[in-house]
Amino acid sequence: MGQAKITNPDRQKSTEKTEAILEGAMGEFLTHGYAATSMDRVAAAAGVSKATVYSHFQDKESLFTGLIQRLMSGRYKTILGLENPQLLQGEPSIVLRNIANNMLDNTMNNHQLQSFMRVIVGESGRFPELAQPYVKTIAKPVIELLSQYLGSCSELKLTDPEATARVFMGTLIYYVILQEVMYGKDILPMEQDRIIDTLVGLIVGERTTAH
Amino acid sequence: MGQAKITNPDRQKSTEKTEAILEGAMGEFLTHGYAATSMDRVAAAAGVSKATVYSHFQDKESLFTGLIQRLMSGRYKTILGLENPQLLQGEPSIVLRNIANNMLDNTMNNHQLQSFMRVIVGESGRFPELAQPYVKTIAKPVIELLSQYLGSCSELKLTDPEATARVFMGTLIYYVILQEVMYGKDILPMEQDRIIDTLVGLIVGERTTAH
DNA sequence: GTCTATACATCGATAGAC
DNA sequence: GTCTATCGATGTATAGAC
Repeated sequence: MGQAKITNPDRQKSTEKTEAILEGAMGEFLTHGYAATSMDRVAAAAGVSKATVYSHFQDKESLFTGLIQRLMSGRYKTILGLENPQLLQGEPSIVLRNIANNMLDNTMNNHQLQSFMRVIVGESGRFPELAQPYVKTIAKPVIELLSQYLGSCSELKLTDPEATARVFMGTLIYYVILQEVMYGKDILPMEQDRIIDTLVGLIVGERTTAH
Repeated sequence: MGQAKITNPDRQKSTEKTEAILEGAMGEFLTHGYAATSMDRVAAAAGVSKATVYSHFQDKESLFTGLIQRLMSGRYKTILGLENPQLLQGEPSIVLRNIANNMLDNTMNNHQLQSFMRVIVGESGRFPELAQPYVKTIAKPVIELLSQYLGSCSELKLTDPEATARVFMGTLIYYVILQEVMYGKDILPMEQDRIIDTLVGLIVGERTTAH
């Protein structure tokens, strides 16, 4: 609104600081969670003073919720990678395999995303106002798109595409949680391909086809 | 070791206090997480002084880890309810449906267990020494028993019973996480029966049987 | 063993100089 | 707008009386 000068140096500086604070806050909150993160450490990580943090954000809670909402509507919104329409072309078994591989490739080696999962689940009791946007922004669009695709594959003869989409998502997310988030891959090993082969096989309805 | 008197009142008292402290600590840690829980509140919840807490437990961290390990090897060890051998009798479709219903009945209305899930996931980054016993004590036995059962059902012709057990577990756990832990049931509703029907249907290989 | 009282550090948040 | 310095509250942990 109004006559915003393009070369206003103050506004520019303020935006840079805001960005630096959010970047520093992200590192601290994702690593230590909400309660164990201090505003001193956020300020130090951002390279500014604590007073500057408070001049950009009302308090610790609004900095945290603002950051998490920003992450959800930003880099983690399309992390499961279903926005690529080219992914949905070909036989259902190929498409489902590509989607699953895409999801796991984007999550299994993404330690920052795994920290985000820890925080969003761990803080969901104290911040339901963050948990619900997670469902709305991340989980719901993926399940609905998947459900829509499965429903469009009449040759699969699925009785409940929406519930089948839940099976698909649940299998993959729980795999990431158990192997990576909970550090279970050495205790309970399972290859990525076996999960995907089995999941896709169950949905497209194949039984001991080869051999 | 040595001549422990059976009616030693001090030892008895000490055990009672220890129990009270663990009970109070459970309520606080499960509600607020590790960092947001203060030893003052633990002491108050247990009805003892803070010094008494420190005479029974070395510090906050060992109280927390001791409590969580106790919960894992105690009430949450068999929470998914597969210890009942009677559950495994009958047709595979019936057995799988019973197992799934059993799991969801034990978790969907168990708010304390849902708090435990938030804590164990949320603190897994700072306490990997708790996350791994979770996998070993809770997840692994269930997956292995399920995998063993699925492998014994030769009529199902499953190509990979172990991976199929992961699909089963993942679908149900993710359902609990999305609907209850993340408070998503109003945003993305899904009836329990639809999930179970679909999951069991995929595994036993039925397609649009009725109508 | 259990308590009250307290030591000492760190927390979130702000006042005032520049 | 950004800083240093600081406030009051609260944190973990312990000393000393009983």
